[in-house]
Amino acid sequence: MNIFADFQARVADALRAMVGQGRLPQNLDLTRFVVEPPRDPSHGDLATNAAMVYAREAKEHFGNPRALAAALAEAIGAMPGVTAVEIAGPGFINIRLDPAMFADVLRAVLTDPSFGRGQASGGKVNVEYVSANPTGPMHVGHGRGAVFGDALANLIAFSGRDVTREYYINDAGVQVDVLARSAFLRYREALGETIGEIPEGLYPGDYLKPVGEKLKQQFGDTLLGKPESEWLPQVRQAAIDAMMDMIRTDLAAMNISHEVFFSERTLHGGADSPIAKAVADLRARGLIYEGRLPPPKGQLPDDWEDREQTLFRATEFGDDVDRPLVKSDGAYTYFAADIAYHKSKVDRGFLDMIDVWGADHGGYVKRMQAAVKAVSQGKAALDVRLCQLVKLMRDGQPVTMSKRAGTFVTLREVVDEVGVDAVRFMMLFRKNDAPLEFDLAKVLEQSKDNPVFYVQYAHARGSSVLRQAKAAFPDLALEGAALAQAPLALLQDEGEQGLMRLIAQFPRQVEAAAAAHEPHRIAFYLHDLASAFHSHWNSGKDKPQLRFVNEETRDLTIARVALVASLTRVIAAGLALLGVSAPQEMR
RNA sequence: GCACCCGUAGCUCAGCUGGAUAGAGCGCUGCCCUCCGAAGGCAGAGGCCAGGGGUUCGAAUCCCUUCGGGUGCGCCA
Repeated sequence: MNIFADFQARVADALRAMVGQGRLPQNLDLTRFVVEPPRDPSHGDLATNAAMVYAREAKEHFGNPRALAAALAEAIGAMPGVTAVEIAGPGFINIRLDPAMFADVLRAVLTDPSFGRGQASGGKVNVEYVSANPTGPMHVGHGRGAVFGDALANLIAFSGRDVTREYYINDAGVQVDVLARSAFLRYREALGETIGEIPEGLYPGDYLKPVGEKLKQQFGDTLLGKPESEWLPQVRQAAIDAMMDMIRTDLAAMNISHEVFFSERTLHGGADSPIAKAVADLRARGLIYEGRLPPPKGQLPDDWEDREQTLFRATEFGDDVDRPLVKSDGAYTYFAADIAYHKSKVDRGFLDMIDVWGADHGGYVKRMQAAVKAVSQGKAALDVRLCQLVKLMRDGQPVTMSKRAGTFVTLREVVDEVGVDAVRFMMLFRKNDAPLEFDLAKVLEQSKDNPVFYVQYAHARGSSVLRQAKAAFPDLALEGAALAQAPLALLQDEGEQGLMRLIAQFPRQVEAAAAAHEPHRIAFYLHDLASAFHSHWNSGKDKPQLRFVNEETRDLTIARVALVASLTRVIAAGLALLGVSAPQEMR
C-alpha cells in the first residue's frame, strides 16, 4: 500500500478526465507531475504540483495555474479518504487525508509481510559488483563497492525486478601470471627452500603461503624441474581458485553472495572465442577500423609510439575517442574482453545492467556505455556507479595503510573488528560518489552520533515496548493480525501521527531509491524514522500520558503497541534491504 | 590540455531526478535528569547553497562560464 502512488494514479485519472472533456489538450504526458509529502507538515499530508506542471497546456482553457488547480482540487476533494484540499502559493494543491487512511497503512504493515515491495515488473537486471582481482585479499575500498552493490541489488529486487548478482573474475592477463609466479615461490618455500626476500614485482603477502602448502600436497616436488611454461597454467589455476575461495569467504562474512561468477578466461581463446566473435560482429557492422590515434594531450607516456591499430568507433556512441582493441603484442585489450563480457550479459537477456566500480575507473565509463549500446544495437542500457575512496580512521586519526610497512588493513580485519552491521551501515550512510571516512572507534560507540547504533537502538527500543506491553497485559496478542484489530483511531497525538506519516513513506522511499540506484536513501530514511521515534519517546518523559504502555488505558495502549509494532517492522524491513540486522535488544 | 565526480552552517554530511520559509549530527550558548531504556532531553544562535550569467511560474538541483579540490587520460588490469 503506497498512498503516494495511489494518489499519483488518481490525480492522473482526474487529468485524463479533463483531457476527455476537452479542457486539456490530447497527448498530455501524465508522468511529469508528482504527489509527495509536503516539507512543512502544516501544509497537509500530500501535495501535488500538477497544476503548475501543466499550466502551459492548460492556458487556453484555464488561463493561469491556480484556475487549473481549482478544477483539480474539486476533483481531488471528491476522492475517498480526502478531508480537505487547499490551493497554495503559485498552484500547489495540498491534500489532507482522513486519519483512517494512515490506519489502513498500519494495518497493511501489520498484515502484509511484503509491505513496501514493488509489483513485479520490467525485465531482468544484472548487477555486477566487487569483481576484485583474484590476486590478494580485498581491502576496505572493495568492501564499499561490495556492500553498495549488494544493497542496491536487494533494493532493486525488492522494488519488483528480477535481479542477478554477478562477479567478473579477472583471471586472464599478466596479473594472474604474476600471482602464479608468486605462488610458485611459496611452493618452493613449502618444500624447504629458503626463498629470502620476495622479488620486486611479485606479490609478497603471507596469504600465498597456504597456497604453496597446498601445491606441495597436490604435486609433491614434481613441478620443480619443469619449465615455467609447463607449471604455470596449473599453479595459476590453483592460485586463482584459492584466491577466489578467500574472497568468497570474506564476502560471506559480510553476508554477500553472487549468483554468477563469470570468468574472463572463458572469453579468450581461438578464432571462435567470445571476444573474437564480438569483435567480428562489430567489424561486420562497420564499427571497427584500422587507424591511428592522436597522442593524448598533456603528459605523453614514455613509450608512446604512433602506430596503426584496431579501433572501435566509440565516438559514434558518445565517447571522446575511439578505443583500441588489440595490443601491440597481438593480444586483445582488456576493453575487448569487456565488450565480449557485456555482450554476454545482453545475450543472456539483460537489457538493464549496473556495474559498480571504484572511482579510479571513472575514465572507463563512457567507452563501456558506448560498447553496450553498440553490442545491443541500442537496446540495452548500462549504469555505472562509482564508489569513492574509504578513508579508514581511528578516533579521528587516519589509519596508515602501507603494504610495505605491513600495516595494510584488509576488509576482513575491519569486519572482524567492528562487525558486519557497522561496516555495512556506515558504507551505506553516504552517497556512493562521495568520499567516506570510516572511523573504527566511532562505529562502536553507543551514542546518538553513531547512526548504526541510533537506528538499531530504535528497533530494540520498539521491541522493548512490545515486551513491556506484554508484561502489563499478559493476555495481549502481539501478532500482526491481532494488532491490526487495534482501535487505531485513538492515535491522535501529533507525534504518533507524524510516525504514521513517516511509515507510510516507506514504499515511496524504496521505489525512489531503487529507481535512482541510491541505497543510501534508505539508510537516511531509517535514520529519520529512528529520530522521530526517539523524539516521540522522549516526549513521554514530560507527558506520561503519551507513553506507549499505560496500564490504565488498555485500548490506547493496544493502539500504540500496533503503531510501535508497525514501526519496528518497517525498520527491520529497511535494515534488511541494507543487509543490517535488527536486534531485539542491545544490552 | 581534455573527460568525469565534487564544492551546502565553524566541522562531517543529507536535500526525495525543478517546488513552498534550506535540513541533520558534532561543536557552541542557555535550560532540564526520582518517571515506559537519560549509553540523555528541550530550546537557541549559526547560510549570498564556491562566484557570475542563463533556461521558467519557480533553481542548491538543469545549461554555459570562472575559480577551487579529487580521479583518470593509446596497447596496464
